[in-house]
Amino acid sequence: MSNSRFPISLHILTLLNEAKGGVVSSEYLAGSININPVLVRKEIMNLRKNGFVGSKEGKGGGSFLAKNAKDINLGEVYKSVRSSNVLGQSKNEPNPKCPIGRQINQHLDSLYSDAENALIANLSKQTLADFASKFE
Amino acid sequence: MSNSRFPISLHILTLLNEAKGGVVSSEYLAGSININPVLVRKEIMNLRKNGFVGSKEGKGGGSFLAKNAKDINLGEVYKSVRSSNVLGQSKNEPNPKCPIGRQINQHLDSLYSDAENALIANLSKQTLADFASKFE
DNA sequence: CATTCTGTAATTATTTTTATTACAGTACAA
DNA sequence: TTGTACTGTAATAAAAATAATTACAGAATG
Repeated sequence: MSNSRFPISLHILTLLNEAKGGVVSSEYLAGSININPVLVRKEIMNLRKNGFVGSKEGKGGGSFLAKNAKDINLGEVYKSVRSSNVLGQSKNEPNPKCPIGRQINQHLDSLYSDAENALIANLSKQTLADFASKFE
Repeated sequence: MSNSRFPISLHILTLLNEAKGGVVSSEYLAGSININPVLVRKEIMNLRKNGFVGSKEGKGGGSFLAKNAKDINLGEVYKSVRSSNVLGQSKNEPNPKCPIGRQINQHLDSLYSDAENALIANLSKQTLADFASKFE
């Protein structure tokens, strides 16, 4: 993952938190983040699927926090946007004739998985409320 | 970083370790990893700059481990290839007129940095020797 | 001095990520 | 009941990042 889904999601959540339960349009969110509104809506779709936010269609619509900020932990947010491993996917197909190449991916995967768990554990120490409090 | 510098470097180091101090050509390494030899040489350049490997030009040349595998810890290897933060760089330029956007990058950076330290600490628990022993 | 390597630059191809365009559908409100 | 302001979503295009390829000078060896 070298895209910016995690920072975008966190940015959205922080803005929604700021809105204190109020409804915010994707246009507005995109303006603050300075990215395309469609990307924001896609990210919101994911956040909604994971229960972090809700959204309302139609005029005056937009999205809002669906949980108390204290109940959204950053590790969960990370997991919701995580697509491949942080350390780079083992998408490579090493030479199966090489005794190392043949089995390296499985060892890399287990190494990555451990390391990523440490990262998630660290993120999980903070909630959205903790993060947002830094902006006061 | 969504490239595969870390897995490539680890693969190289593992193969060199297997060679027990012997010299291995970039062509051979590339063959096992199944990537372009030039990419291998670039990665070796970096590994060399960081003291992990040495290399020998000319006929019969190649590269070799410059340290005992027990003295190469994976956290150091990670740091040597790390270019931007694992969680996605704050390369975005949020709207400076927005009170959140204005300061989010600094908060994201500090969050990332903490989380990445946890990841590095985890990787640092293992040396190349530990990793390579899995292939026996 | 031919051969087999590394080192490195330059270019091209591929893949991934992001932006843009477009439009159907929903809700509100006059 | 109709215009307006949104979301949801697909399709496409643009941009950026990554990897492959080509090319060749220079080093070490036999």
